[in-house]
Amino acid sequence: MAVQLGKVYTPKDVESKWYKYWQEKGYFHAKTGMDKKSFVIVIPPPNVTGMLTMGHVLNNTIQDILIRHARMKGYETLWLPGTDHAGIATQNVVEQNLKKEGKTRYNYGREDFTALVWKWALKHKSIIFNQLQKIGCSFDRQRERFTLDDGLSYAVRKVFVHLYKKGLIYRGRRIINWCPVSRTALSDEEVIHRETKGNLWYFRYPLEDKSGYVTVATTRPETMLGDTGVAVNPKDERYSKLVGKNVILPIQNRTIPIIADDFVDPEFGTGAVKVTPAHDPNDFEIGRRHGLEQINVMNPDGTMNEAAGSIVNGKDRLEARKIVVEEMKRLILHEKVEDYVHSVGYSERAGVMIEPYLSEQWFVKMKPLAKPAIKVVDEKKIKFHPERWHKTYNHWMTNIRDWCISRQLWWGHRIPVFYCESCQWQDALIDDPDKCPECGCKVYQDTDVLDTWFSSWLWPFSTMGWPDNTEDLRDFYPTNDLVTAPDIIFFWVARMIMASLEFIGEVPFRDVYFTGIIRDIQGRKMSKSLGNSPDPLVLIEKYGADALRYGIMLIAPQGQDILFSEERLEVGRNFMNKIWNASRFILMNLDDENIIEEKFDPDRLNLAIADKWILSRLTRTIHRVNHNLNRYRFDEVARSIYDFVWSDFCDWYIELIKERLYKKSEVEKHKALSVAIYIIKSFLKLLHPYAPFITEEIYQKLKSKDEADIIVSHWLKAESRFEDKAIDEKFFIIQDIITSLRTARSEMNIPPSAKLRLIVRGSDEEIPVSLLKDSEIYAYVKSLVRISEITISGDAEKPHPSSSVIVRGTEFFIPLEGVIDIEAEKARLEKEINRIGGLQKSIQSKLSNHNFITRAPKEIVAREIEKEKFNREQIEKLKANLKSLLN
RNA sequence: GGGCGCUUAGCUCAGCUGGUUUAGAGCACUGCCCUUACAAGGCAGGGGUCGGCAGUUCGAAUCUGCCAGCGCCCA
Repeated sequence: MAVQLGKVYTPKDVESKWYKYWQEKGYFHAKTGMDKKSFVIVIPPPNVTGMLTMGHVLNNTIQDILIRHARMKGYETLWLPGTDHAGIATQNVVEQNLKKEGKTRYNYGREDFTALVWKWALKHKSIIFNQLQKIGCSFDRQRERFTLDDGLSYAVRKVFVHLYKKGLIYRGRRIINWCPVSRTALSDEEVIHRETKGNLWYFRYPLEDKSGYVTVATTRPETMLGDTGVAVNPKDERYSKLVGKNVILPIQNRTIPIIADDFVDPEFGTGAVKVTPAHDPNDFEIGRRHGLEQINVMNPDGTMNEAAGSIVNGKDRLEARKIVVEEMKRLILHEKVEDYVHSVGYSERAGVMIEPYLSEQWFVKMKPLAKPAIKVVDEKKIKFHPERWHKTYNHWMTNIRDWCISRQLWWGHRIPVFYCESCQWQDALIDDPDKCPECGCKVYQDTDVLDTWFSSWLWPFSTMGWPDNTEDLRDFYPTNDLVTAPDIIFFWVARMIMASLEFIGEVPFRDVYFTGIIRDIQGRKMSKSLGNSPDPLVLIEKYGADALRYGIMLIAPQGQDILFSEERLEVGRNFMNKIWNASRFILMNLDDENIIEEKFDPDRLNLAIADKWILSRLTRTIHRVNHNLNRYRFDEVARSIYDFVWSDFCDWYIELIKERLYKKSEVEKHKALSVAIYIIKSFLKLLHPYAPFITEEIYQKLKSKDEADIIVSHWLKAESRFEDKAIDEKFFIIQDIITSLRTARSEMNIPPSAKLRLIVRGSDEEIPVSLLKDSEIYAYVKSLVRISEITISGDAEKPHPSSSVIVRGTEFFIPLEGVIDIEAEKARLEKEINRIGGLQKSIQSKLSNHNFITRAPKEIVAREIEKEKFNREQIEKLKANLKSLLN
């Protein structure tokens, strides 16, 4: 009759089964037009570049927790999944693969190459979804989106045209960040600055009038070939006489002016700087102010061009650097070189040094968009968790710079700007034009594509069908929560807020939860090259998806980076196994399956103390879980459940009811099982968002026929009728008695199997005595301490020899004829006297402090006085026992 | 240079509005136990004075200031 379960939980058997079941039941699918309130999360779309990382596991587990919790709370839930085409990254991966065959994208041409990337993207999309489903993500795949889908592409185009017409998108010749490997412009956010060891070269530029020279310092000698001026600070007296004169640029033999500009820092180098307007953003500005020429000396691939002169033409920039230095030495214009640590920009994707590069690109004016976006966060219409990210956000938003959105790539949304082949006409259009509306000539489209984030910033609403006025938008927008890593706060979060306000007029989400970044146990970022990034699927294979999810949530403190190591998942696995076995134990004892069909009604059962206590503890746990879920403290939630299940339920409750299950009446057994099943079902519900599979598996065995599957069962409210402070207090003392006696046994080296007698000396007014007069509590102590019989009396003689224990003023004696180790007992008692003596010391120092007595609240003082008295009596008793031991 | 965060047991972290905390958990460690749910387990134990200094307070791991170390972001 009783249900049999395996001794060890094996996740593999159950995970795929339940995922499929839930899908078939349609639980993941959100319906429009429902009366219920909705709860919506839109997934941060993983890139279709490769596989999932531990960061994705963390991120998507949190989203699934939020979604499952909301679903159980009765919301119409939508978790909208999808993927991102990830322009540079994906094109890069495919190009790297071509490189292995000795080919480049140019061998294929735009169309064929893009087809190759599509193939790659589709393949990885399916890998990614397979992985996410293995984790248990309960998202609505009927609504799956990809940033290059027709609808989303249309939204991109619509937005571009809108901003273009509004004058917020413009084309400009500017210094941008250029990646010579991907041969494209990048936005400021895609450049990572790293302290890099380099050199500072000092070069002499001879004055035109041959009266001497000016020494300039530079970290990038090769750029001197494009110098069109030398600048000094106008307040710098050292150079005031030189301003207005010219120098001869060495190697190039070009005459360039010495100018004065406030930007120059007199402290840097010699106080005179070379100005290269085409290769440095600051120099660009200086050059503009003084009308200096802009000479581009570099090709898009990072080699030097003709303008750089014959000695370096065609050579790579770093090779050119060496040549320039040698040449300056040869010309005896090289003054000195110093070691120099400076900040160098690297491409986020390709990892190579970027070049500040003058070119024509498309930009978005950000200031007007930023203003309302700052406001909504300031006004808490969007809340960040942890809150401190608000500051980071504000700082970036108030200093926002224009966004370079054009990319010289093939993979992505093509810029919808058209130019006339013969006249000056150009325009951004929703629909492709046949001919120039001005002159009727042929038109062509801009060849560049848009920054990936130009589609991602629309993600929350473009995925719901915007710009059409869809049912999804009506029912599910704005969304509720966004879960993301903080490293894309500027790339993505900030821009989504701006986009949503601009195009929809509402915030895109209300709460943003920033996860930590997963590192290895040594604190290093996970990366492919270090090989410290585990494959989530391997971990699932080894530990189970539930253990992975639960384990990672347990070690993920809010707002802190997460140090991950595989061993830390063992906690999760062990916990799942513990739950499995506790449930298994109850099921093993369940010979009357009617209990499962009965409604749990505590009012009609005459509950035992242990029953009331575990229900009270459960209530406390529900409180904690709900409280901590509300404030996004996912680690705390995991911990609360863990403590309740392991410490309260398994260590105490199950142990206490064993007696009732084995020996007592059918009524008692039935009652204990009813409570146990109720408790298990309750904590399974609490745990379900964290560990969906095992909880459904066990719940199915414990639920009545007319109860819903756990995934759609009702979330728990803390029921105040179960809260029982008096029982909690009582039980705390019972635990104290049992633990103290066990400690004495253990320290006396009494074999765990030995059954002992127990003599209790104390009056009825003493709490432990009054408790033990209760036959139920009497039985608990007997069974958990392994006592054969208990004698209670106010004037009981202490048996000799015996071990003595004092709990709450009551003395407990364990007769130990023949077994006692006098020395061990003596040491025990002395240790205890010392411990309490220590407590006394700190209490007495408080009490002897007049200020404490007069200024501290009365209750606090009273409590201290009581503690002091209690401890004093305790010590007296211990000393008496110690003395009698020595006699 | 500006901003943010962290520093509590050997390791990884809790400790919410300062007082039942001479500070908790997991892992690791020690002893006993394969006791019919679980050795991925049970019972018991050892171990930290809360980065440093100063201050506020009757009372500080908790609040304030300064300093140091580490990390991240921005320039």
